[in-house]
Amino acid sequence: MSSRRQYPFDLIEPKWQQRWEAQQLFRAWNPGDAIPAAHPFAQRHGLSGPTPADKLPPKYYILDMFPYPSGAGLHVGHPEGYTATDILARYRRTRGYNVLHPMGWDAFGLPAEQYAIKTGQHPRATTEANIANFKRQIQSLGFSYDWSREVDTTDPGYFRWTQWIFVQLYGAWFNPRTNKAEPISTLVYPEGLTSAHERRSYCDSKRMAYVSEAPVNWCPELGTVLANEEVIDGKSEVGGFPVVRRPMRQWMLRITAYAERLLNDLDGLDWTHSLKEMQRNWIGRSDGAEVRFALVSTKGSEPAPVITVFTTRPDTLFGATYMVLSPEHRLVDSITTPQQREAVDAYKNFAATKSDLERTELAREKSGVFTGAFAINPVDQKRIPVWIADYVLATYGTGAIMAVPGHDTRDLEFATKFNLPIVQVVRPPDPKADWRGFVEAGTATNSRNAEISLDDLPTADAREKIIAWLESKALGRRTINYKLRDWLFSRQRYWGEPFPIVWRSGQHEALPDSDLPLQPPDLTDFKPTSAGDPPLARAQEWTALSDGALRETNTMPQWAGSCWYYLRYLDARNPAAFCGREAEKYWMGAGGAPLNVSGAPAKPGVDLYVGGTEHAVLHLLYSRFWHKVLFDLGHVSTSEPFFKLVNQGLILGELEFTLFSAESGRHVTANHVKNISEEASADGVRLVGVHQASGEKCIGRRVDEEEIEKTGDGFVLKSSKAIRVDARSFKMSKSRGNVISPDVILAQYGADAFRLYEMFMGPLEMVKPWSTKGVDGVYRFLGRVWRLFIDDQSETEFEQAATTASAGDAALLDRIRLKPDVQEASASRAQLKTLHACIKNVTEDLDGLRFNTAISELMVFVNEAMTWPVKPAAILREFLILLQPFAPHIAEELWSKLTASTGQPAPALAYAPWPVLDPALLVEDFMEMPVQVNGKLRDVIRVAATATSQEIEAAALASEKVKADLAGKTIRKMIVVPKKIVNIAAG
RNA sequence: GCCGGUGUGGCGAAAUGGCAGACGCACGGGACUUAAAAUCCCGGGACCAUAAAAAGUCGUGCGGGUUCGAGUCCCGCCACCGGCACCA
Repeated sequence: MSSRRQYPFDLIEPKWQQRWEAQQLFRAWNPGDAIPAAHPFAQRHGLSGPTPADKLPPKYYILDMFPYPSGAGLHVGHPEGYTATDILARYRRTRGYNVLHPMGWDAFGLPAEQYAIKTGQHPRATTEANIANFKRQIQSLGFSYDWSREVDTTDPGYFRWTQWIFVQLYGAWFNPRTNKAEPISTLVYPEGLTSAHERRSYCDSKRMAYVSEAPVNWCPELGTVLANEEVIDGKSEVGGFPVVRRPMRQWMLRITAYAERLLNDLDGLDWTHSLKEMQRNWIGRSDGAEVRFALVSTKGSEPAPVITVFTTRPDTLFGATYMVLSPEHRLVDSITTPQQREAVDAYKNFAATKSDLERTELAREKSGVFTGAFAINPVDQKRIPVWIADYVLATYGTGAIMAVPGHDTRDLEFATKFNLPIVQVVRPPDPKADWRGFVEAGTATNSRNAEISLDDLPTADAREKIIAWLESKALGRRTINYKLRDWLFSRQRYWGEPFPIVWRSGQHEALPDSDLPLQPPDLTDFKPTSAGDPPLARAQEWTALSDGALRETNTMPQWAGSCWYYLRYLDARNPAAFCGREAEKYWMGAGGAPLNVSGAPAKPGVDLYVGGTEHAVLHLLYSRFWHKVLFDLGHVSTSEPFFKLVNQGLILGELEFTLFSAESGRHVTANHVKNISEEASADGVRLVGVHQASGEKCIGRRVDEEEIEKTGDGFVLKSSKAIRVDARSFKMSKSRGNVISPDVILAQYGADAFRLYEMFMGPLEMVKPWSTKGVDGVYRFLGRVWRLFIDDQSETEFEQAATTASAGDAALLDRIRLKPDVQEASASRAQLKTLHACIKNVTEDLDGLRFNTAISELMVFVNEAMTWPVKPAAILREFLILLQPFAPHIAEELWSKLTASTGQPAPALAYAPWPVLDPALLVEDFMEMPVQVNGKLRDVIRVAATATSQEIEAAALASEKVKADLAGKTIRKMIVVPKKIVNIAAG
């Protein structure tokens, strides 16, 4: 760890942050805004006063996922994404765009409420304090956010519009014919629906926001219900508490109506493959068929009921040897025979009382009972038994399946356990393979009746043929199912948006717009009531209206506010609309005048959205859904909000070495320890595992790097080289004690070094371990930049003055002078080449989001420039423009010194035009070409850049080393790739 | 189990099918210094060889393949990370 300070970042950084703030340097301008003529943006673009959209330069909207302001403050993962976006925002400003780069707070949420329950402190107070701390930390990093657009989801001026959007959802239905949401007034009622009551029920059942009485995920510890997406392995995503199924009256949002569009529109998005796959998996489209199975009638002449199943493998219908209904299926009671009644009731009871957690734990062992009923397989008229089992889910498909144990893993398990028949209807392509449990595509077999034969057809063709047959006989139809469920939108919490809904005589209605925002009541006790009602029910004067109506006491989930915040930024202080039309069109459409400098024109939507993978399904799916509804209803002009999205990789803690010991105390080599996992212990968290051979439990202990050395492909103890240690980095967590606070790094290295290190670690989207030592490298680089410009004599004087003067006096910086090597001298060809190589590489790397290599190119330039006896000022100025996006504070300080020395007025660095590459300067007179023989390097020859292939060949063959290698061989082939390589194939 | 991603020096990493290891960390040597820190310069994949070098051989998780040439493309494995998980 370097102890001597490289340069006075502690004075420079606050100085420039204050100036940027005072000048409103990073204000983004909306169409119609009066831009002050003195503002650097106005000067750069020759604007002043009110400016219409078509006179503004093209927009560039670069968005961070706004944080939840937790009590713990920022961790190093947040600024990773923020730094990347800030670099690009600054870069785009220098490229001439009108850049929108905002920040805000996703501030509703459970922790503040739980803290309130514990301490009695109002969540508002906690939230404000946390926001203040987050804002201080974020601002200390010198990000170029337009703070005039800051949003806070808990601000009534914000959630007024969250509530307004809910009212839009409430007032809309999904028209399957137009495949879009429409005002509820366009709803078409079925014929014969005449009574007002029936019409009302029908209408309510079609709304995009509707009330459901379905079983929900109830978390007793949290005292609230959770969305499916918030339940992981039967436990709450927040806190890891058990979740049970329980029927409750809840608000739901009809996201399933958009399943197809949410799926299809992924194709047009510039997102990573894996992120799209996650969304596709979550939506979970399955193509298949519904098939109708008639039951064998037990009651004489009464028409037998029909059970409809969903299957993705209708081609295996001949192999269906039994059926299974979910225990909750509506026909279970009516089909159960008296002999089986007791067993069925017992099983239903058993299934109903199981929590999701128990269900997951028991998932491996199949269970179920026979109902006593039989159905007829429509293809061969065979009687097959009907069972119930909890491996069939009530909420997917039709809640019933045809079981094909020959070709479905779960059905096979079940059939084996209960001795049900297993028949083959698919031949695997490999004749030696076992057909039992073969679930992939093969060839149909044993699949014929008097009317149809699938035999010898490939699976795909068999499927088509049987579907057509089923449809022709009205025994089934082609259909599609989705895993996606409607979005459970109610929470029994205090710290969230109240629903703009009142209940009158048991019927709900939306509040008029004039009643928004609906503020939550002030409470002192934030727990649910003793009757189990949500905390809002405690405020009786708030819930009970004078006319006898009652307010809805649920609140919206945390995702509500984050579903649309990117739209509020566009027009954050608009009191009359969630977002003005002009602003929306400019920023989300392809707004602005064409760019007259080089650079791409504006694209629709958010140009770049950066954030963590933890939001891959929840936030991003919900946001897309709301956006599409707003689009359908004519409130926004694009069908998707985020056209390009990048996930930053997690930053892990420092590398740790773990030595394992068996319970007997002897050390165990790490590669013999299996099932390594984390376990809580007295002093935090430790690794434990099981010894491969003996089965003993092995306990990990952290060991110091000093005790370790590298051998072969692993690390071993120095003291005992047969003992391997485990080496890995862990996710930062409080319990592990490996959290790095940005504040500590900032105090020691400054914001510029911190920003640089976060980007230099590796590619943005990769998982990377933190290394504080690594910060030294970029910090030293900034020191070299400083010494490239600064006279050390004057800096010594400054240091002396700084120790005696009152600390933190930025005026002292004026004593620091440029070094005499920096001159208004003309640059040599070699110097220009160094600069332009840097321009080329940095520009290309920024366009490709390769920040790590962009920084290394800046280092290459500085390493070279340090050797120049005279440093031409013009070259250094261009270099500072390249440096500014990455390390803005030091760049501004040096820019001000460099431009002051000319006596000329200089443009503001943040808006100075990005250097233009002159490719002619990179052209070489000579080139070095490697010469290979049979792919092995033998020599490097130097030839004129203009040399022909023949000349290069001749030069290669003239090489002594090549000649020596070719001795005794005959040349079979010669490959000359101009400017690249020569390869001689010889034998 | 299914889907996706990633495997390159002691470490973080770089390389439109064309000289593997740019740039940095850590390390070793040197200069400066009374000394240290800081700074500046030099070194560096492994093996073999040697007083030192040159030359040579091997080398991008493993095994095959395509190609004049493969870290990069194709086929088959393995490991790690992430997501989903009785979704019929």
